[in-house]
Amino acid sequence: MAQDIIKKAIEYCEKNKHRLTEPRLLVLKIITSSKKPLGAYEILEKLGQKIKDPKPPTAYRAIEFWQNIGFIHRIESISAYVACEAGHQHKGSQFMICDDCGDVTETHLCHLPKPLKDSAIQNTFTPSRWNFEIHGECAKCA
Amino acid sequence: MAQDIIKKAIEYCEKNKHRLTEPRLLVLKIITSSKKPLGAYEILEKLGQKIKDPKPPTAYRAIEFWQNIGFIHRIESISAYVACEAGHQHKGSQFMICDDCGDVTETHLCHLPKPLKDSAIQNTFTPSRWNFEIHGECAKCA
DNA sequence: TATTAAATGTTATAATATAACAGTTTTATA
DNA sequence: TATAAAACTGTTATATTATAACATTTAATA
Repeated sequence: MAQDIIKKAIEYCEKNKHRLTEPRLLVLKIITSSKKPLGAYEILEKLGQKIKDPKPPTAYRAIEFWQNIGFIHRIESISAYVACEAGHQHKGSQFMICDDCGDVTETHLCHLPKPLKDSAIQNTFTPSRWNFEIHGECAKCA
Repeated sequence: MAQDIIKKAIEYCEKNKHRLTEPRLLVLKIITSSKKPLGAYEILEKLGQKIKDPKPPTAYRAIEFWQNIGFIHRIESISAYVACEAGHQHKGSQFMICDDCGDVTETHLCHLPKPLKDSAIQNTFTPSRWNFEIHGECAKCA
């Protein structure tokens, strides 16, 4: 699973002439191999197990890089980052976040749900990207 | 408009035996009278024009108070706060945020859109609250 | 009025994120 | 292939957002 994403990322970089540097690769590996969303400083700490004394910008730059091309998402309501399970580029992300155990499930809606789209159109607003975050309780914790 | 919200807030506090203290009232007034979402430290600064040298917890506590009872929302993707236009308590908020001018429009969907609800049910996840944030370009800026 | 609960004031600090600039590596091009 | 330009990293410093902890005050209620 994590391997698939890495593979796609390598292909993506080759195809689009982006550099797959060491901090980038390590950060992607760290995020894809985590079961839970990681905070930037958790990522930074894990990065420190691979390279010597990395500083915040090193982590943030790599995070931003992958985020821009859709390989990872930021879950705004918890300031944390996850790999995109879909492994494809899309404009929006949708998460269900269990407030008990912290588990996050990404669902794959590649288009805005109709009522939201309709209200956007009514307001003549042109959506470019979106994030939907649903908090609650997962099946295991219920 | 801002007055209506204040009025409702006063009623709400009386009815539910919450104290309508000075920092709470001032913070609500600050947020309701702003056309744009305000950051916590912007709120704090404006609060400083009314009371002497307030500290961050004073602003954050008032923000949290109103947020808990649904009078204001936090827009996660920009770390900013707005008054709830609906003036009613609801579990979710939906915003369209113009990345050009910073204008925010709240739309009033009181229920989860069906595709999202369906995928929540499939995953046997029980939603308690949600935030949908759509970034893009508003009519004025287009 | 004594007791408790709710809220505030204050100090300090935690957690998250970015600006700025020097240096390096890669790529493109003369 | 030398050179310039672009992309990226390393590093220092600092900005921004948020909360912990504890003393004090205010209001409700026994």
